[in-house]
Formats: sequence, C-alpha cells, structure tokens
Amino acid sequence: MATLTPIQEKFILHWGEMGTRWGINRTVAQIHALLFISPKPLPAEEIAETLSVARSNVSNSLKELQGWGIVKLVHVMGDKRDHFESLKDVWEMFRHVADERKRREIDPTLAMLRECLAAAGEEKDAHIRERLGALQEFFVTTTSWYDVVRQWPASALAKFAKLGDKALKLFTGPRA
Amino acid sequence: MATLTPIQEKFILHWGEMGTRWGINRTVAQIHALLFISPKPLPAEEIAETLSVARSNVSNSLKELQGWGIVKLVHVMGDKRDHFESLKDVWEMFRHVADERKRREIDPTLAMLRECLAAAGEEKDAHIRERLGALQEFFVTTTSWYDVVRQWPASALAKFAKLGDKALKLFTGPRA
DNA sequence: CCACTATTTCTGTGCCTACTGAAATAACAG
DNA sequence: CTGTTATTTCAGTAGGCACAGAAATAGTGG
Repeated sequence: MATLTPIQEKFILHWGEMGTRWGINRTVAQIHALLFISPKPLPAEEIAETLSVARSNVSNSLKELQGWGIVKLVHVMGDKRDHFESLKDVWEMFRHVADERKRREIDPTLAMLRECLAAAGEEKDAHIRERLGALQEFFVTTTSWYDVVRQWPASALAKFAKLGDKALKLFTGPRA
Repeated sequence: MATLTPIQEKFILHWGEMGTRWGINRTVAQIHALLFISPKPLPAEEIAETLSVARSNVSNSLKELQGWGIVKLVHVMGDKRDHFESLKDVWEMFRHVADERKRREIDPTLAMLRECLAAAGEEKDAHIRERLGALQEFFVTTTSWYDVVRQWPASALAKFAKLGDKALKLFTGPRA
C-alpha cells in the first residue's frame, strides 16, 4: 500500500476534495479514505509515505478521525507500532459523523436560539421572535426525526426508500 | 438595520460560524443571517455597512447565495438599487441547500464511484470493489430516500417525528 | 449623449489554517 | 539504566482563500 493504484488514488483524492466541501480538512479526509479501502490496519508511518505528508500531520489527523469515532487504534501481533483502521460498516460510519455533528453544531445552535428567544421575549420585537422561532422549530423537528431513524437498521432505510410516495400515505392513511 | 441589536448580532455571528463548519464562507453565511432576520429587503450598500465588509465582497457573496437559491433579488418602489431578501420558509430554504449539495457533491461522488467500480471490475482486486460498492449502495439508498421525503410537507415530517419508534413498526408491521 | 449612480470585475494584500521539520516525550528491550 | 524506536508537541513557514479598494462596466434619468 506504499504506492497506490490509479483507482485508489482517484478515490482518495476525490474523498479529500469532498471533505473540504463539508468543512473537513483535506488530509484528514484523505487518510480516512486510505484506511477505508485498506484491507488491513496501517501504521502512521506508512500512511505518511503513501500520501506524501509529514508524519506529524498524520499523527494529528488520526487524532481527529478518532475524535469522530470512525477510526480506531489497533495493534498487530509482533509489531509494537500503533496501527489504525477505519470502521467497515458505512451506515455506522455516517451515523458516527452525524451524531458528532449534531453534538458539536446543532445542539449549540439550539442553545443559541433558546437564549436569543429568551432575550427577545423581553423586547417588543415580535419579528425576530417569529423568525428565530421558525428556525428553532425546524431544528427541533429535524433532530427529533433524526433520533428516530438513526437507530433503524440499514435494511429498514432501504425498504422505506423503495416504498417511494407510498410511504407518506402509509403512515398518514390509517388515521387521516 | 444599519446598527444591530445584541440579539441580532449574536445570531448573525453564530450563523457565520456555523457556516464555516459546513464549508460555507463566513461572510456569505452572515449576510444570509442578516437577510433572514430582516423584516424588509436590503440593498447591498446597507449590508456592507451593517456587517462592516467591503461592498465588492457583499456583491460576490450575494451572487453565491443566489446560486444556492435561498436569496432573491427584488426591487423596491422608488429605489433603483437592487434589494435582496432571504426565503422566509425555513423548510424550503434547507431543501434548496440540500438539493444543491446533492447536485454539486453527491452526484459527482456517485459518478466517481461508478467509474472506479467499472475500472475495478477489470482488475482482480475484489477487495476495493467490495468497499466502494458498499459506499455506493449507501449513497444510492440515502439519496433515493431523500428524494422521497424532500417533497413531504413540513407537517408530515413533524408528524412522522412525533411517532417515534412506532413509525418503524407502522411501515414494517402490515406486511412483515 | 452626458452625467451620475449602482454594480461587477480585477488585482494585490493579509490573514488564517494547514503543514513541515525539529525537539521533546514516551514506550520499550536489553 | 541506557539505547532505540515510536509518538506527540511545538514553533515557524507556506499556501490558499477571503477580502479590500481601485478600476471598469452597466444602468438610468435628464
């Protein structure tokens, strides 16, 4: 894995680019891509060589990936160096990321909105209360909705998607 | 609106910070926040003064927001300057952003995966085919699932969220 | 057609993050 | 305890995006 096949390289570069679009450091995303397609755990040294980045950079990036919970430190028999592997299950992987982003970004936003609305209640500015209230409602609804589907098995998600428009009728139909 | 109340400022700063976390330029997000809470459309000049950024910066940022489809150019009677307003409906707003991100980022990723898988089919590397295949399946399922719910009315989403765990049983129950 | 205002394009600057390489620390074997 | 290898921390550098301000263009009323 010290040198990459064209396919591996293409995937890793794309994944890195994708990361930056979503606020993830390019190198961090590339390392994750490499570990994701690696058949076996890799030591930091090898990652640095393969991607041509400094060893220290890899060290910090791995810390961040572990912080997201999608990369784990493992040990290989007869090798005292730390090795790293990505989660294999794609659904689980994205659930980890989604959970973390909710915790880091959505929850603080909801807190901010609560504070603003509390302060706005004292003012006679009904307009901003309406606007921030609408935003709050959106986040409350979507997060509580995410809390529901996040624990569905992947198969349920797939089945649901296949239903298409029928899904809507299925759960509004029986009562309305 | 040339000067901001503490609440307005708090919201705008937070929204700008939030933007950067998701790969959106800070100023772009701040301008969007300002327009979102503004009771009336604003001219670029006033946005620049209120947020203390260069007029040209506002011009470019507004272009980007229009590109996302969440800010519209409007005209005010008796004023020849362009004015700008944000979408009011929060759900519609996020649907615009989600649609665009799908178009800009998910679709190209699916294309990349198809190409890689096509090329990998020729090789005898079963492992990378398995990995990229799993990723492809994830994106195909989630996007087709998004295509379903994106056209639900907000009320349906809310109702669905309220059901909680019962939602799963509701649509698996009748047949399984 | 001219003067004036609004808007966009362009170019150089500055700032912020990412990164490297070195130094410090930790982990381990003998 | 000492030498060796692995890892992290740190400080300085560099590269890239965001930004300001100037210049160019477009739009408008007279």
